[in-house]
Amino acid sequence: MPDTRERDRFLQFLRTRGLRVTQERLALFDEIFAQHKHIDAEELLAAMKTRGLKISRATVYRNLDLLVDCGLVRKQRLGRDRFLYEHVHGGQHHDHLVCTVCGRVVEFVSPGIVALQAEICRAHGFQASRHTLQISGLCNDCAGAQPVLQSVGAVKEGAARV
Amino acid sequence: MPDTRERDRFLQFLRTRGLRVTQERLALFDEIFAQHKHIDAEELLAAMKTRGLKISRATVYRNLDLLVDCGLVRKQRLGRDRFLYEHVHGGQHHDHLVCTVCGRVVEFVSPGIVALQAEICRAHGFQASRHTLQISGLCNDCAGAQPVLQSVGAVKEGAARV
DNA sequence: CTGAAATTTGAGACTGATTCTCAACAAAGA
DNA sequence: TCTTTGTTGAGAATCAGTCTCAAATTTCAG
Repeated sequence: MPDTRERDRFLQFLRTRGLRVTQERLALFDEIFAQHKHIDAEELLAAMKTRGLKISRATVYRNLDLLVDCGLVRKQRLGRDRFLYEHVHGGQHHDHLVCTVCGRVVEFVSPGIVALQAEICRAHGFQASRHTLQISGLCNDCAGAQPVLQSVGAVKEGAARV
Repeated sequence: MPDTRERDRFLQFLRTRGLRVTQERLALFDEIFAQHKHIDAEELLAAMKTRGLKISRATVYRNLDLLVDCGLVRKQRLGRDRFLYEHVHGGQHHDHLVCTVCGRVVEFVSPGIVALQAEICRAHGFQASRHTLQISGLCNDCAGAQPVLQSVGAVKEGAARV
């Protein structure tokens, strides 16, 4: 069980807040740490049902927010209408490239950008608590396959990768 | 009328697409170029009604998308649930600092970050069409006034600047 | 200027993600 | 084990944004 550290952190978080350690919370934790992609609440719910776990939609949403507060999960809109969740491992912050055709999400890390952001915050007397950088466009595959017709926003999100 | 250039561009856009120049489209154009802040569709609708203009919600949404396609308006979620729109003037791309307490939005420009983004795209064979960088945290005023208690997300968005 | 053809509009129904409500249930601790 | 109190589940509610379709408006040929 490689997620022991995170699991402990979650338990710690619950206790210090006087929250209860429920079956559902543990199951949700396990599920999202078993997933290695950006996933939305509905998919998460479905995945858990498939495994025979009983949990309701409301509980999934409620506890995802809890995991976000705890800092173990990141919640973002990556080009879609719904939120996508990803568990945070080591803690290295990364940003995203999102393909507007196939929906593929590529993560990247840029210390340079992080440094510049810090500088900007300093210049504006702004105390940053988080940031999101999202670059959307065409991924390698889709750029090759597509004609260069792209009227902005013409292609609706969420299509499967062709 | 300082927005003549943009207005012409819009008319041009409509004609080359075979779209009609309607009262509602012109009124919406005027309204959003009269606004000098990030504004959502509902506020825009209200502002127009206040001026005695008759226009429906559906039309506002439809034509905002048109203005976005035309490149004259930018549509983004800045920390809120709904989209905020801002008209694009000169064309210089900027990013945003968003205060999680008072909702204040500060714009900034960083050529350095833009350059790094381009580099990242090159490295990943990604053909970017747009990007959004949003830094959220506490603005100068709110950082001073707040106790350091901030449970993430405790303060709901949308409060006016106090 | 006039009428036909075709796009737009408006009112309200609809959608889909997310949140809320509240009675039944399950942790925690004495 | 019993009590207290936070949590869950089912479904209603919410809310931004979209869709439908008849009525209105724009275009343009005549």
